[in-house]
Order: sequence, then C-alpha cells, then structure tokens
Amino acid sequence: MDMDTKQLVNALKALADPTRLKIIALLNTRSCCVCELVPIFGISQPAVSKHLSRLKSADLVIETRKGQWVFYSINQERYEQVCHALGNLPDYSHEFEKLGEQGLLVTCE
Amino acid sequence: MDMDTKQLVNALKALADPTRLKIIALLNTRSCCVCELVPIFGISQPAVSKHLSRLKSADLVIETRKGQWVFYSINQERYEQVCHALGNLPDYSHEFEKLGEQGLLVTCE
DNA sequence: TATTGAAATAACCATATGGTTATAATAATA
DNA sequence: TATTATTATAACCATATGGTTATTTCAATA
Repeated sequence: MDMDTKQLVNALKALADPTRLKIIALLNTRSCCVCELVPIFGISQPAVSKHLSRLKSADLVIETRKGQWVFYSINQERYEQVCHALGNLPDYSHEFEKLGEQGLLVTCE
Repeated sequence: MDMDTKQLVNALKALADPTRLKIIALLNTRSCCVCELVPIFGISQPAVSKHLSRLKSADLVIETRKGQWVFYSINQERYEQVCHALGNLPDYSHEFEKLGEQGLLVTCE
C-alpha cells in the first residue's frame, strides 16, 4: 500500500525524535527487544515501549513475540516508502492557479 | 555543511507537520510570500509566519525581501541532504558490542 | 499452581506545539 | 510626513509529547 500525505506526516512525526531515530538506526543492524534498548538509552522500560508503539503505529517497525521477549525489526519496505515520498512530494501547482483566478498572486517586478 | 543527527531530527520535526510539508511542496513549484500562503491554508498570517520561521531555522527555506514582500524559497541542497541522511542513518553496531560486553544481549533460540 | 521476568498500559507531570488576537516593525507611497 | 500594506513578534490557550512511577498482562518455569 502506498503512502498518502497524512501517512507521510505521521511517519515523519514518528521519526522526528532522537530516541526513535536511533532505534530505527539500531534496527538497521539487527532486530532487538525492549530490554536491550533500555540500557542503550538509559530511559525507563515504559518509555522505550511507548517509542516502539509510536513507530509501530506508523508502520515503521514490526513486532514478533519470541518466548517471553518481543522482538522489533524495521519495516524496510515502509521505511523506503517514506524516503521516496519525502523526495517526491505531491504537486500543488493547482493552488497557484486558484490563487491566480482569485487575483491573489503576487507578481513582483 | 553536512548534517549531524541533531540537525536531521530538527529538520524532520520541521517537516513533520501537514502545513509545513505542504509549504515545502508548494515551494517546489515556485517561491512565494506570506500573503500568498495565507489564503491557501486558511489560517492566520502569524501562524504562517511561524511555520516559515520554523522551516527557516531548520535551514529548509531561504527568505528574500523584495519590496514590501518577503519571498520564501526552498533550500534545495539542504532538502536533499535531509533525504540522503534519512536514507543513510549512522551505524550504531558498536552499541550491540557494548551490550555484549555487559552480557545484556538477548540471544533467542 | 505459584513465581519470575518481559513488555504494555494507566495515571500523572512539565514542556513543546500550533493555533489565536493584538501589536510592533518595515517598506512603499500619497 | 502620514498612511497603508506586509511581515514579525508577543502573549495567550488547548492539546500533544516524552518522560516518570505503579500496575497489569503474558509467557516461561520452579
């Protein structure tokens, strides 16, 4: 499934935090579970869980239960969609046409 | 100048908002001034100014005064740096080595 | 079955965010 | 110079965010 702007904004919000961005970078090396991330960041376990839940709700990570642990891995396809969408924003030139019709375009010089 | 993680997070925070992301998309078509953006978004002029100031402090737009207007254009180079940095996050594998030394790695199965 | 360990959820708090209206600053013009 | 148009800043407010501690849920095991 492709991304609309709302989903892109949601993904960017999920990535726009130093802890979550580093989690994504860590998952690029290998999957890991909550109790591994806790000592890396030095914040509480619930804080780490909340960050992961935020990433998960943006579809950027996938969770897999293995015994008593929950392993998180990066959703590579989704991540690439975000990068691609960011580099290929929608065309809004019709907004300028609308402005022109309303005589609201500022033409300088 | 290249981007460090802090700057990347700052840029992502600036982009992680529907209004600001659309401003960037609009500036991809052409530069525009505050008074053109106001009717497009239907929010107050100070709100638009604040969004632009946020984008400017993340170095994503450039402002140029022309007479009574201030034109904003996209900082294409910076924007591309953001896309590139997002697609090439730093390697944190040393964090896992550290975990290993502390006996905190979870090796499952 | 009772206990232990890992992760999620709830309740809370301080700060950040995105909007508003009012006002100030800046530049062009009558 | 006084006025007008554009933009920025200030002060404020409701909501979101990122952390905390306490508690619950879930799976493995003694």
